[in-house]
Amino acid sequence: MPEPRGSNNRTVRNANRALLLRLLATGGPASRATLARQVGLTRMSITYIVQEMLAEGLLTESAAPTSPAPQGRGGVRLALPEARVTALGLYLSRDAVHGTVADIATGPLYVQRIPLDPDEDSAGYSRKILTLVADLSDRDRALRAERGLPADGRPSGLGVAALGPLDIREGRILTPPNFHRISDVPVRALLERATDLPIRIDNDMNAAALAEMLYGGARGLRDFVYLGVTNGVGAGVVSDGRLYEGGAGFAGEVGHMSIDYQGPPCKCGNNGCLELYASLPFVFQRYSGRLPEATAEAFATLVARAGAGELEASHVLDGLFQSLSVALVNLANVLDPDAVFLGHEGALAGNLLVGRLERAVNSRMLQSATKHLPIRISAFLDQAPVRGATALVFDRIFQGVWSP
Amino acid sequence: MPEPRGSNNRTVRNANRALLLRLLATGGPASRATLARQVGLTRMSITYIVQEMLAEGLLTESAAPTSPAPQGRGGVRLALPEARVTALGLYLSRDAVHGTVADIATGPLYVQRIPLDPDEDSAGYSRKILTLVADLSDRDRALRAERGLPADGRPSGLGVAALGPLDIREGRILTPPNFHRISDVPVRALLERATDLPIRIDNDMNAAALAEMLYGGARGLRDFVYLGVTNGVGAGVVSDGRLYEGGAGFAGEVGHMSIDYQGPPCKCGNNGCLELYASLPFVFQRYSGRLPEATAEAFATLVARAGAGELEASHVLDGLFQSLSVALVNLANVLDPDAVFLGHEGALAGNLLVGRLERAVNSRMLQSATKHLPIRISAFLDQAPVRGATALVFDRIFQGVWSP
DNA sequence: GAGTAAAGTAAAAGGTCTTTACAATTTGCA
DNA sequence: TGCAAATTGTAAAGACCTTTTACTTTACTC
Repeated sequence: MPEPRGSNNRTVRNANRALLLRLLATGGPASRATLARQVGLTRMSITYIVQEMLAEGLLTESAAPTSPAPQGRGGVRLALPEARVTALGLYLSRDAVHGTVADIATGPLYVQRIPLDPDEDSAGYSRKILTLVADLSDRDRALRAERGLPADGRPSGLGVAALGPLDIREGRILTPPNFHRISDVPVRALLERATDLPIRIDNDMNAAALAEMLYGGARGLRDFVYLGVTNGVGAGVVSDGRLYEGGAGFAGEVGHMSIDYQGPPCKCGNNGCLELYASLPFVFQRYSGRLPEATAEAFATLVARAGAGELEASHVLDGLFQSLSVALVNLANVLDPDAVFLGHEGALAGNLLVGRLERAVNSRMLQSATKHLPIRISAFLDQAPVRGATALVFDRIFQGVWSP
Repeated sequence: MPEPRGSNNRTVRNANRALLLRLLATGGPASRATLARQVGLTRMSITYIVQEMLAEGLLTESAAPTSPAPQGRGGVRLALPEARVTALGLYLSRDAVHGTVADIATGPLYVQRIPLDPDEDSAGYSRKILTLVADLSDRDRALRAERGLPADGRPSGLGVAALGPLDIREGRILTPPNFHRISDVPVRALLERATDLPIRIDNDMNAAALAEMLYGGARGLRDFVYLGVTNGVGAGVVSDGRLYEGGAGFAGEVGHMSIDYQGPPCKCGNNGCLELYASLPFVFQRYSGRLPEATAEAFATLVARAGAGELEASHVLDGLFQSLSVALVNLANVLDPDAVFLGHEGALAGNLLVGRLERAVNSRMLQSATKHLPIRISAFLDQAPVRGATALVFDRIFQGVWSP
């Protein structure tokens, strides 16, 4: 029995503080009494905890009443001061390094992106990562200063959402397919030398799922799947309110789920992988209409053309629809989510395709008789992985593992 | 935010007691000092908790030294008195109702099974369930009396492992395929009228996975998959030491994962489902050699014949091997387990087949370069679901949700 | 304005773990 | 044999959180 540890008083206060932080960050300002009801503690306990957090500058009180008080005194509004708790985020995609400074409640305060050169190599890639992190640190300092916050404040951590496959334990990007000349980048080691913030690295699908869970359309849901369609296809799975991580942090590689065991060989060693049918490169390869590159804009254009009635575009999207629905039925049968969110560039597929997907999946999945599985577009559209990078940090805070 | 609740003192003691119970039940007797080290509390805290549990008769002290003490005083051996904490278990399979009374530490103390008639209907089925539960209650009382335990003792709960599909919330068996004339049995309602024990109903795959995790070959593992091959194919998934339940408790229906999207239609509405290739009925249907029925014994015979060199038997098992390996690669890519346990009747497939499976899966899965995925036979062979029924109860106790 | 409801707090209490210190037990070695 | 060292279990006091009970303050309604 390696893991389970006993609890004590510190465990308790820590967990309760984290819970309060989460309620205020994702649910907006609230009064002590409201919080007490929401977490199931007494008003008095909340008073004590809030007192402590106020002293740390983690909370502000404003006399303004909270909300339509039906009767009675009306509570004191407790809120998180903006830029007091922040996170730095990096999204390492296949064409750029994206950076964010985000507030725990209000979200991104600063975004920046450094595109990769067509022939970028690992060294240049590393350089760009470090440059961006330095920039983010500076901006974080500036953002605090602008608001008159103490100069010794720092971000709570650095979250890195990286395109897979990656070794989560080591924090190393392995060998992304079609990824220029970049491979085997030891991201964690690199960043640990550059900063002393706590670092969490995960793949872009898991990160995006967390963003959706904490700040997006999955708030309040405890079991759902985020499906990202981009250069490949991947999933982030949330079960019972927690990210499904798998043994080695490799879970969710839906792109290499075989949907035809006699299908064409995939370079992963398997046959008929979903990625051979449903990734963006595949879609564009099937499309002869002129489009510059496999970008988000290009995909949006393709969708628009199909919507306008262009036959070939419709055809190509049909193929995407077919294979995605097979994969989603499989996922629904194995994982039994309460909702599916379509994200990454795939979020630009539009309501038409998503509606068809929802109907197809619901008619073919095993539980069709007893439940309806909603399929929706990510609240952040194709920006979910960017939001996800900082969500990796906030999730740690809400779990009480990292301190705000 | 519906779920998260704040913690208080009661939460703490309760969690720590449950942890101790788990250590002693699954790890055997231990001294206070050993327990303290294992859970990370001080010796003094353990002394207090143990004092409380001794007073309740939940623990016994025996002066005998615990283990090879390299130096020093040598601890007092703390153990769980047999039959003090028990669970009743029902495994509802397609050919019988299996019942167990099990001790939290030593396992089954009594097992009984009532076979179904070939033309059994829902009413007869219900009757047999009730008869068996009454028998189990009596035996539990007798087992306590034999050991001189207080007469007011009762089992901690009743666990039901039922063949799916079933509605976990309602505790109702829906319409098992090929299941004689039985359908839509409201098991929970039935049992709630018959007993006032806490009841937990889950499908047989999840139950078996819990047995494997707590008492079987997966002890110490936090992420693994139990794959049951029987009339259908299903999986129980354990992630981060907890059972993956899915939104509606429907997860793990691997049998209806499509492995060929253009394959033959399945009655679930999908095409090319795994169950059409890898379930026992399929295996026997392909086999012309005379075998009486699709039972565990018949499958063992088939495996023996293949081992003895019979060509047709080998061929048939080959087909099973092929489709299982496709499914397992998919599962490995999506769920990233640290091990797979093969159970239900499939556990009788023998080391030969499992060895081949392990090699095939490890060569084709995405993470093949960075990790090795062991595939093993369930520690309980085809008895895992029976053990699972009571494991459903013990798991609740170890989580601190039910009291022992 | 009285009545009612709700929010926030003060003081004391209750429960659980930890700290510090010590006695008891066992081994190893001089 | 005797003593030091290691380890176990416990006692007493203390630290930390939450709860309980009761009270004050604020706001709405009739």
